[in-house]
Amino acid sequence: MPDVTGPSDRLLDRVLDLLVTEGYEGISIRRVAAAAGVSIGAVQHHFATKDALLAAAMDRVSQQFQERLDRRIAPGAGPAEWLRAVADELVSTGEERRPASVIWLVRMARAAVHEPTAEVHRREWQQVEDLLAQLVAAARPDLAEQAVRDEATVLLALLDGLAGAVAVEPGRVPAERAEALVARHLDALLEPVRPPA
Amino acid sequence: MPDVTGPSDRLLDRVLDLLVTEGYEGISIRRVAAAAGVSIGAVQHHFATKDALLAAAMDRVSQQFQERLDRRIAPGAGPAEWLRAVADELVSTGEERRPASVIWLVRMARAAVHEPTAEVHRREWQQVEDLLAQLVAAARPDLAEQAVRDEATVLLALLDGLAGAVAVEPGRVPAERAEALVARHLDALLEPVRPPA
Amino acid sequence: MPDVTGPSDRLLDRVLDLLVTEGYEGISIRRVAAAAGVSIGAVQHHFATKDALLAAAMDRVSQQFQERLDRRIAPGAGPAEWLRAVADELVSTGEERRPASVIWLVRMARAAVHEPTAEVHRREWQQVEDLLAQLVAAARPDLAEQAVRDEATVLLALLDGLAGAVAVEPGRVPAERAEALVARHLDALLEPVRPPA
Amino acid sequence: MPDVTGPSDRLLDRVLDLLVTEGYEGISIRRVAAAAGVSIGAVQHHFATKDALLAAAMDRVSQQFQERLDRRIAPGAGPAEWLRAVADELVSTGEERRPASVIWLVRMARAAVHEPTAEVHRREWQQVEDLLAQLVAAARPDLAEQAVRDEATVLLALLDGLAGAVAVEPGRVPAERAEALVARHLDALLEPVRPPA
DNA sequence: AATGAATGAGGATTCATTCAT
DNA sequence: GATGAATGAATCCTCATTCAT
Repeated sequence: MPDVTGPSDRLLDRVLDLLVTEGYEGISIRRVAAAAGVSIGAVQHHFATKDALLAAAMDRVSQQFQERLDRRIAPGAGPAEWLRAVADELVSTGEERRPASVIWLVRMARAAVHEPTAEVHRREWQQVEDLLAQLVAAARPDLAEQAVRDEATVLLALLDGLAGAVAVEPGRVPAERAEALVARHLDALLEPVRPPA
Repeated sequence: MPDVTGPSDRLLDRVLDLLVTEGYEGISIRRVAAAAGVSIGAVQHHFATKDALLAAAMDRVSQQFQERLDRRIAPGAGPAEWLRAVADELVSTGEERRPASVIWLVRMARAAVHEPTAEVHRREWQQVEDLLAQLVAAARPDLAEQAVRDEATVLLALLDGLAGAVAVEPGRVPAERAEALVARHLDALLEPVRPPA
Repeated sequence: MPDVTGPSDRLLDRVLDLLVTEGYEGISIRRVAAAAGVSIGAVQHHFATKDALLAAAMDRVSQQFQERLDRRIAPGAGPAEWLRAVADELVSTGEERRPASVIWLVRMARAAVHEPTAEVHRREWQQVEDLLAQLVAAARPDLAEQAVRDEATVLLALLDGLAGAVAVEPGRVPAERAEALVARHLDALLEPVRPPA
Repeated sequence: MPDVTGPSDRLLDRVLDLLVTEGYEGISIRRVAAAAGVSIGAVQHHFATKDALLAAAMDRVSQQFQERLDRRIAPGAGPAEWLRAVADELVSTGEERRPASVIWLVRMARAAVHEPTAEVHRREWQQVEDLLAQLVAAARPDLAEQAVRDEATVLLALLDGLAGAVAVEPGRVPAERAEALVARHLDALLEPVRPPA
């Protein structure tokens, strides 16, 4: 697969850079142009309005997230391994993955006050929960459908909460600790307490 | 005690209103002044800079949060009841409490890119975790210190994640469902599976 | 004579400080109040308007200048000594006297575009020229009235030019060099070349 | 050569107009825009910041001054004639040349409190003194190097002082009188008293 | 005598956008 | 496809001033 990314993608990556370092209010056509080393007009040639630029940036985040997820789901792995891989992707531990966490935080806050962003966010998060539910169901065939749903929802909320904490409060929740807590949670989920034989 | 709040508090409440409806980028001295029905100069007379205004607004959020927490912690209640009350306060279910959740989302996203906000957030969240740990320790004297810490961290992350989901994705996670999931989690935490006698 | 200076003089001195460090556009009621450690209202209590404040500051400069001049003119000294003393006062060499030079520069630029300031400046500079002419006449009784006037005007212009140069271009015109040049000029003026007997 | 000056030069000329009539504190983007009949944004399109605008205006003054000087220095003239021409240009007598003098006063006052302006001023004035010294050396080959320097420094200071006096105190120092005094000074410099044969 | 609240104008600057090239 | 000129609104902030206390 050729890694040919057009000039638009270059711009969008600069948008995401700014999003991570300055937050949503740090985005402006000027700054994006400056960060990309092109003229203001050039940016507007590719994205007619600022809203279009931001919408495209959000789409790019979704796409990158999906790609990372696909890459983690190795074919042939059992549901338990998949679950651990997906969970690991979601908490995004590791310094080099902080940008992803920050973008999620920014995007979620935006979704809370901007309906178009909220729609994208809802669609995506529903898909993630569906994936988690599917994996939980496969790993724990003993669970009823509602119990599976509950586990998926709780797991996603926990991962969200931990990812945010790691990004903003690395003192209270270091990345390794978040990983360990996730592992602990998944251990309990995947190998429930069994009454002694 | 009379509910007489100075003109400053009036302004701060308008800031929080705007924060909930427009997000962080919706805050401007102009809009705050307009929302409060005073002149721009009046706003700047009370808060010299926009940063000072926002910092004061964040402080007010913290203070209101603390007050709500104090009100929930009925004297004489056992640690289990306290824990449920605090957890309920944190997920902030109920339509009338959506503002609180949105403000937390906005503030957390801001903290991710603005160090002063991050400092306040960290201090506060550490206190909340400490409170949760204290209650867990009291309710589950059998747990070791590290286990207590882990439960507190996981619980806080879960509550954070659920609160955000309820605020942004009421379709996927309705308020009542979040409440039930929290209850389920606390049930498991407070009444652990016991091997049959 | 009691050195009791009222609170007004304290304020005016702060105005002059600001004038030296920030220039004319650096003066504002707020800054003066801050520099003096009093409230804005307090400043306005003493000086109703900003113009009044600046006018008073200009007056204070004139008064201080006059006092310094008076102190230099020792009774009993001959006209030549007086002349040298007055000239020295005017070029204001020495680091601790740079403020005086800067204030003169600022005031003169202001006079060029602000008639009220110009009037004060003209009155004062006329008096200085008169004083110089009087001293030249006493020191050089051989000179005709017009020649005395010319010498006084040239001397004052030279002193002005040197004072400004020392204040702004200490590299090109160090204070000692300005002093020497003034001395050279006065030497030529006071002891003109005489044909050999 | 056509006198086609870009829109930037048009703006700079309006800046200089304002500088002469209102002084440094009379300059504002708004006023410059109004004086030039363009929008505020247009001014800032050409000059990103107010400082850049003022710096460009100072450069324009320097350039115009240099051009006037070049025009005055007729090729083929002797050093004495050059000296008189340059001196005349510097005192800027004549009503139509008052603007130049006022701008120099304003610029010098600014230089006293604003280092970047001071640097430009120093460089320029050093060049002027160098030119004067060069001309004096050519006209008076009998003078030692130090004596030439002294004469140049004194001459420049005198011209500065007279130019300011003419601009601010036309009553005390009318333009014609300044001209005459300069001529007198140059006469003495160029044709020194010679001992009778 | 002094303070603090409040106002409204004006300060520079940033912004998204339109248009001609 | 890309650029630069230009605009007008909006940004935060500083300012001088008035008024009630």
